Amino acid sequence: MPPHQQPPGSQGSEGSRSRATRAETGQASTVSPLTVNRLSVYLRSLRQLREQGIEKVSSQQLARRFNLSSTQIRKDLALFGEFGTRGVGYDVLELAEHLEKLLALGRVHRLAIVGMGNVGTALARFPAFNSGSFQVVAGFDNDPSKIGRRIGPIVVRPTSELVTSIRESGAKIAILAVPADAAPAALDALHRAGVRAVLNFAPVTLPSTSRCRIKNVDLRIHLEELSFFLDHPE
Amino acid sequence: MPPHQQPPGSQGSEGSRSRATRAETGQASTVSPLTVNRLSVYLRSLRQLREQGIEKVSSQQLARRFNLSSTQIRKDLALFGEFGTRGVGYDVLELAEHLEKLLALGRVHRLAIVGMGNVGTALARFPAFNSGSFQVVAGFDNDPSKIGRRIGPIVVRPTSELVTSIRESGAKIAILAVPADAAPAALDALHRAGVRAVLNFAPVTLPSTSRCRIKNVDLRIHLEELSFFLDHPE
DNA sequence: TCATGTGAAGCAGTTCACAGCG
DNA sequence: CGCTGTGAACTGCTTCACATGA
Repeated sequence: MPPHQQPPGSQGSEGSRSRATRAETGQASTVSPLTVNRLSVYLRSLRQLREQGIEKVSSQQLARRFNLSSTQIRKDLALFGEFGTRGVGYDVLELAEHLEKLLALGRVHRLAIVGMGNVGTALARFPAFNSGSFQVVAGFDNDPSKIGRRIGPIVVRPTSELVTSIRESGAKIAILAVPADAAPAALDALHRAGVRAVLNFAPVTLPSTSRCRIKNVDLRIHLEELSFFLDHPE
Repeated sequence: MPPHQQPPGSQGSEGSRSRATRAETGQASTVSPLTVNRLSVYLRSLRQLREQGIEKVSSQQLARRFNLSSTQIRKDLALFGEFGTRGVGYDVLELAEHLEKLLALGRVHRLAIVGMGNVGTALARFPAFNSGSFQVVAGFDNDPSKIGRRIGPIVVRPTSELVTSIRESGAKIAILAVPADAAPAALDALHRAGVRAVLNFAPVTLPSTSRCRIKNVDLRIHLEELSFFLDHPE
């Protein structure tokens, strides 16, 4: 994944003998996005094991089953506490719950989508964005022919209503799926609407601020990466 | 996502200047995906400058304008040759062309999409996947109600025809947009169809091989990353 | 005994600082 | 002079190796 932004760092996190972990002291992020992404992968894997009725798993079993590194699993988890039992491994159900809590998936995050083109429309209907901890509650576009149309769980509203509508909805996460040249203005509106995190599909690298974290996802770049490695094999 | 891959390779490309660079010596990839992704970003930026009629640019101007690091731009480019003029900077048009060549964007890559659900459908219609160097030429699904339907540039075909159809089309890149449990079988079929690169949207981490490079993109994980940092600010 | 949790080592990616050249 | 290109320093991520404890 291409990490376009870097996380800020401030706190030293010495791993000392006591039970004082990051989670318990209340101190937050010297945690890198890479680690956080892996936590999601671990959770995804544990959910699969849970569905299969598997109750215990060691880091090595997880690693083999899901193409991961057992050391890295343990190191990543160690940032947040001690979740395993020596000589045994991890309790699948319990660790999954810990990860859900860590990733703040215990509550519902309302999502607003800006730009109801191909991508915006697909994401409005996308199950992963409309289940569990996520729920699409608003969608915006400038195109008059789209206003008022029902797409997935929402009815498209004009961008002029974006700020007030998002304020009312309480959505703190937005998906930005507008053309590149419209992105800066849209982002500015999202700031004013109180949005704190943005998943940006517009082909521009928008900078994170302390007030609003941005994750840039450019699908064309992914294709170009594959194109490069096709011509520069191995 | 653990990127383990590094071995050498061979690629011939005529050099342009004095010193022996990777491109000239014929050796290929010790190049990291991170670097390649940045090349795409540089190209995207240069195209924007080109449209504005700007002819020369220094690494520092690029960096300021597009939130990049000037040193990193120079280091990244240095892997492939010497494209700038000391005391001046880079020729926008020329550098863009070099990057297009490096990223193998000088020819059309035909794409096959497996799974015409929300994501597959959106990508079939997605401009970035149907312009310039990319072109969607086939789409597959198991759902009988979808077979025969025209979506964007393609007509949906049954998955049973996947191998022969992709072979005929000559597509070497596939987009995998099926449910997680269907992904392994679909990938196997893609291997048999001669596909060399896969953009995987299924929520499983599929491993790359030397025969077929895989780029895993899990949109839910992106959301979960934002969710985490929402609750663990700064 | 077995697998976790963790300092220490190793490696990759980024930034610094400046030599070299137009 | 200014900007590129680049060894050297640095930061941070990953892997190793083993002490620790159920």
